[in-house]
Amino acid sequence: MARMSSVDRRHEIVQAALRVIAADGVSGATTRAIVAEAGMSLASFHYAFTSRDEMMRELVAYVVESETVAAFSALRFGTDIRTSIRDSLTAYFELAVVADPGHEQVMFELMQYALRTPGIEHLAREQYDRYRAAVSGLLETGAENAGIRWSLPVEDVARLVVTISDGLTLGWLADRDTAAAMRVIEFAADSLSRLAEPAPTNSTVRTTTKERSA
Amino acid sequence: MARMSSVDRRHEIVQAALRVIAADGVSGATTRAIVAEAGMSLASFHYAFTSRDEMMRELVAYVVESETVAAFSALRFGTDIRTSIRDSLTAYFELAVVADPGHEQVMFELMQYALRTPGIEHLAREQYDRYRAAVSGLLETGAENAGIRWSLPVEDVARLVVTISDGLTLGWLADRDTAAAMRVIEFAADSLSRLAEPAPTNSTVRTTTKERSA
DNA sequence: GTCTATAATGAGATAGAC
DNA sequence: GTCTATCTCATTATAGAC
Repeated sequence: MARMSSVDRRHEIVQAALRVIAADGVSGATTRAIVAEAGMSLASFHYAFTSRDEMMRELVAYVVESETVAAFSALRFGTDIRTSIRDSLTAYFELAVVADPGHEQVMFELMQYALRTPGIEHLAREQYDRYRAAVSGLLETGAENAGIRWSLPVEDVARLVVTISDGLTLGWLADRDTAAAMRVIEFAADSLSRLAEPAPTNSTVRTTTKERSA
Repeated sequence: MARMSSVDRRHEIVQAALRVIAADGVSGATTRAIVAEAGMSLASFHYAFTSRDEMMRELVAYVVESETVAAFSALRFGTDIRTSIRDSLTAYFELAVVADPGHEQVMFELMQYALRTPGIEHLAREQYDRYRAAVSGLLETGAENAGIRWSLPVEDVARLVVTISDGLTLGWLADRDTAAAMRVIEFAADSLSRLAEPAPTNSTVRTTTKERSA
């Protein structure tokens, strides 16, 4: 086996561990299963990491770091905010959930692992903060394109979107009822679009009442 | 140790296992931890169950069987459907989530265990079917008391409620932000109450304009 | 029926040669 | 740096006395 830097080796191990977790769950990710997947010896594992726990902490941090809401951002927002929300949720659902159920299941398992593991509970919170921050950005872009503004703080709207996405995903993982999930998306699009209100036009001074930080 | 029937002993083991899982998670529920909690010997465990897997399957089935949405049904629905929804969600959130976070976490873990374990995947679906059935009953009672009817099939409304409850619970478990959760509940009450429409009075013929299938 | 004792397996981690 | 071989411990499960 070719020599490689410690950083690369650690990354290679984390990637192999993620593949094992996707296939067999967190409990199936034993050191032996991981090194078999990575094609290396058990000793190499313990050369790169002092313990399995250390590796798992790095894995969770890596996932939290790299997880983006890619499916959402693939969408271009149009002028109709309801359609934009519906299409974005549908894209998330079809691309991130239905097309790859294992991935979302792994996200939930890792969140619970983080909540259960002393010292990394904060990573569960960070995972959600990142989701919400990503969704907030999309909601602001969507509002701009549609010429509306949100009647609630955008962070609150983002939390609603993430709440619905989580519930939608869990429910579908349980019963795989895609048609029912689409009806949930229609309801969500109806409800969320009611939080939009016409934005002041550009010809008016928009920062009169609420100064914005540059 | 007093002798007891096999059924009682199995039940006692399952109860002890649930306590261990609440404290340490599914992975912490080793046979040793369980028998220590139950105050019996390892051999007694294997007299009652042939294997740990068999016990876990019975445990999941027991939870699915006995899980009710108790917090919801503690509520009496008033005449205002929005208030009823808000109070019910708040009661669920405060009584079942905040007051006992471990319980809901265990529910999620057991669902994932079921999804991962060959032969009991159907229990995850049953778990959700039971939630939705219980919520459906409450929604029908609430509609009757408020003099409204749901503009969607009540099963669809129930799915929406469960979707939001799941998302609400997961989000709170991650960041413990109770104030933000309450804002989600307000939004849910607004959105769900829009699915209510005035029920025909008993003196009018209710199927004149919109024929319903019996 | 319940116990003590132990077999059998698989886990994480380490020693030491190369 | 990487390997083989091994250690130590915890796990599930079973055997056999009472």
